[in-house]
Amino acid sequence: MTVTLKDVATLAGVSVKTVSNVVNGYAFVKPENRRRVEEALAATGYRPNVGARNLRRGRTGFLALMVPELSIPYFGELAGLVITAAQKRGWSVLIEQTQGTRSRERETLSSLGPHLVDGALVHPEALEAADFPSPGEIPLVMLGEHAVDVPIDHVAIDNVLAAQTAVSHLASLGRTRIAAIGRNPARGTSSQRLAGYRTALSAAGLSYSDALVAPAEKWHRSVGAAAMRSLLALPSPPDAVFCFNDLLAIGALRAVAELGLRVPEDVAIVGFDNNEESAFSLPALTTIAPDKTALAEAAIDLVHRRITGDKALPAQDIQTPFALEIRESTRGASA
Amino acid sequence: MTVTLKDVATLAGVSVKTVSNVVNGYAFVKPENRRRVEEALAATGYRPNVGARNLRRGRTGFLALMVPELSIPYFGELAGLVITAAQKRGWSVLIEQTQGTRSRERETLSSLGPHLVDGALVHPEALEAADFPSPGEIPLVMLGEHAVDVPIDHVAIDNVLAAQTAVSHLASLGRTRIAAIGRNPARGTSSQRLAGYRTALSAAGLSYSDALVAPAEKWHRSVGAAAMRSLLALPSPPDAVFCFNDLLAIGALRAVAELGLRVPEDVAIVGFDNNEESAFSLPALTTIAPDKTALAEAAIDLVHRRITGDKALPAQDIQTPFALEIRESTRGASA
DNA sequence: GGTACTTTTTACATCGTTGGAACAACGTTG
DNA sequence: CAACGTTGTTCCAACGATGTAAAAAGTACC
Repeated sequence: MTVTLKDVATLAGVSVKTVSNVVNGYAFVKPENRRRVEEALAATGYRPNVGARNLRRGRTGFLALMVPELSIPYFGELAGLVITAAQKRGWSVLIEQTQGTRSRERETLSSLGPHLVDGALVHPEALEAADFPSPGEIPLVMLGEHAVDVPIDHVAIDNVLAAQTAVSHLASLGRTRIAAIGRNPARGTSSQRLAGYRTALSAAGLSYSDALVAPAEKWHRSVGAAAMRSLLALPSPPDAVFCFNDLLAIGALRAVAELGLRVPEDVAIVGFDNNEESAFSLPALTTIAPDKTALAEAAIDLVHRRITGDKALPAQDIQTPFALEIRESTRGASA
Repeated sequence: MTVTLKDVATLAGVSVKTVSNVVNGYAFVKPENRRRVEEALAATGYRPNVGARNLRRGRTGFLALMVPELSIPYFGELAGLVITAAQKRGWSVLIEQTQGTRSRERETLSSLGPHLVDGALVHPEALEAADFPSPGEIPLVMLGEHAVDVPIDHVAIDNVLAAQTAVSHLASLGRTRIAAIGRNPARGTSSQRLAGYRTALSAAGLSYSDALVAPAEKWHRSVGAAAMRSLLALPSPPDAVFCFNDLLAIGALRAVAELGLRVPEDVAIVGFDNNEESAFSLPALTTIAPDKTALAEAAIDLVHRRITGDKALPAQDIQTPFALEIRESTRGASA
């Protein structure tokens, strides 16, 4: 039932290649023939067989995007932006979910043959340097996390500086017992945000205490709530908390409310990611807002550059901007 | 650099076809040869060229999923589940975003050639019957919305019944001025939920009033907040609101809080979709919880059945289960 | 050893497309 | 008008895999 170049060629009375030339915008086709081919194309409703074309061209027209889970708002938002940015360049995006486990991440990475996709954007959570494929495979761009010592393109915000900005904001409000939620030694992001936290503390003349840093294996809302409960149960509980992402912060908000305390009067809270929902929580969440659009576009840009040319370019490390979005959870409700 | 069947064949000292046979699990291969081929496969790290294989087989191994926007939590969650379900059947999923506009939906639908994907799951928002491609194209399964008079497979919950359940719940709490947010004549989902709303009202002996039904073009949080504000400004404001999705409800919660009123004491609120965030809002949101996993799996099941065989099967209409999830926004906080 | 049958392997064509070379038609130029 | 460059078209091979059918190798039986 499907129409091929051959069918179009027969109808137009020219060779297959001439039709191919018209389809691909080759300049030297007699106007008369071009017209007839175009008519035949329209009449038959021809659509190129992408698979065959790519087999011939050695390109697939697909990019892979590897993320932990689409149901996590940050990744849902990011994936949406990546798809939009990729589409502008003529790519379709294939999404792979890893649940953030190292084994699934490795598996996914190694399954990305050069035949399946032209390149991949990966947002690792647990990968280690050794897991990366030998260079020379398909172009890879890492998002958000920096696995050390891997010479691979990388796009992210400055996590350390962003965390520092968030915590400095809390200190500037006069808070002195500033806690953190989200420690997880297995995740590079966690270490970076922790580093920023410590820097900001010492810059503000506050001392660091292990007791105020709550671990969180998964950065989910329920984990944030549990962590907050245990922080509030301390002999001298915190008067501010920096959560390593918005989900943890949303959970923390709930834990505070359940104990009958107020945000920000009793505890000020800052999140990280600026999920859409965070502008509508009660109170609305102060948070670090990475420029996700810039992130997505920079990543697509990089992978595009790798694929078309510059194979030899040394690995890039691009930082995209962020901003501190101050809302009710630290500022208080505006009258 | 990439390894083809030919390379493996040379190494193993057999023909290309024998290697192909081993790869595809053909029964009649001498154990000795099978062993040698398997060794060669392992040694070379052979990976089939998906494009070539599919060109030959006439299948692509891809499914398309068309949704309005991944950044909307419901679609992020759904997409995640669809990808997982598809993966179990060996499909990769390509995501297309339409922003919910009719033009982008039509465009997307018509670009889904049979060469690009084996089938598609579409979640239309604005499409009309006329926009659907002639049957005989690729298998299509519609999610969530029922464009009338199109003989296409369809999976959704019973929207009318679900809405009715939600509103009956409000009535059972003794609320008498029950409003609704989300009217949008262009969207089938809206009409269905409105129908359920009206049914429940009359079942409870309550009268319907146009003034209590707030329109909402986009079902986003900010729209819900605005709609709620205008409802609360009525001469006799509602004591309960049924929002057509959770985002509207989250917005409504905020509007109520900003006016210094309490949920559920002053206004009880019910949402629809059971987004993950809704279990953590303050107060937590009572909502209709569709079984999204069942939805995703039923859809994949259907498209799978269409692709492998049953072309002639009449269009299916499958209803997946839902439940009313009662939380603080109607029940009140548990002591 | 020959026949008939089964198992195993191979050669070849093919999927739909595009790159390259060969070829044809054309107008220009000397 | 022969030689030439430019334009336009066609033919053929190739991308990497698999289906088909035929060839080759075994096996069983008389």
